[in-house]
Amino acid sequence: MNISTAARTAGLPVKTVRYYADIGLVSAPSRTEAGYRTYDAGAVRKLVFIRRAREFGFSIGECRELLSLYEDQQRSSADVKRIAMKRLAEIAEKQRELQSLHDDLAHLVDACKGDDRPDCPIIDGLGNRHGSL
Amino acid sequence: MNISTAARTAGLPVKTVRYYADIGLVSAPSRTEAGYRTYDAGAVRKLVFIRRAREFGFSIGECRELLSLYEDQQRSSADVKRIAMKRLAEIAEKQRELQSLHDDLAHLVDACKGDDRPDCPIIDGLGNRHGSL
DNA sequence: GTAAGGTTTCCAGTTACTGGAGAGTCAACG
DNA sequence: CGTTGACTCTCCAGTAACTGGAAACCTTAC
Repeated sequence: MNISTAARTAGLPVKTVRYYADIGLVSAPSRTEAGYRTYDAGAVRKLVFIRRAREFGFSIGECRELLSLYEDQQRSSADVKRIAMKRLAEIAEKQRELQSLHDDLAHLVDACKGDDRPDCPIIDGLGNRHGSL
Repeated sequence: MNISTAARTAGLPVKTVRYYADIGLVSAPSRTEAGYRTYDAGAVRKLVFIRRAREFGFSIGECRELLSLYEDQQRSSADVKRIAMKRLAEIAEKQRELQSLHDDLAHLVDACKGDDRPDCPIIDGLGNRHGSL
């Protein structure tokens, strides 16, 4: 599989896939005789995992740590578990915040009539003590 | 309320709060005689809203649009609703992806025994067709 | 009144990409 | 077999969104 197929499958831009190998976040892919990078399903799975982690605010350094959970054969299970638990707690917190953001916008959508009149109840309520903004 | 109190309340660094006013994402705060920025509860609510939106991948430009939903009195309700609905769909998608990330890590945690032995089932399973990575 | 800590502006640096130039490669069509 | 169009390569510069640090000013508390 060449880089554009891998990138499309993983949901990342080609540039970003190259970049992740450049900085050593993923291992350098094998090359064809002509120098083209080649990817297999395992490499793509890693890219998908990284994409999701990045989308939720984990830094490249944190992604490196997450990947090491899988890749470092020397790391003990207890160590793996401890780090993963910490990340799980962070994800749960992100889920709560995402829900708040969702609720704020849903409130806006529900309260607005959706017709062409410019008086939106949310806009009116802006600035009072119950405002979601 | 001075800038450090506002920043702490909103959950943002002081530098970032200044930056958001510099680029016009929020309006320039009033100043004391000495030139210190002063913030009220309304300004802090906007900062919280921006922080949450930023944490979930909305760009500064998109935050600007979201804020305009509240601030632009000329915008029709239908317009408000259309934009907010689009964002809600994006948030729902983000929630699904976050769940996948959560599941991947939970799987790792569950399958590992958590003792000191270095044989982690997830690491063993890396690369097979069911792998979450 | 002076020391500690908060605030100001300004400017440079960082992270994580992202775009573009210029050149090589590949697959297909005529 | 030639060539056209899409894909890939490297390299380097640019962008988005902060982030750190210097030098100077302000405020509060002893």
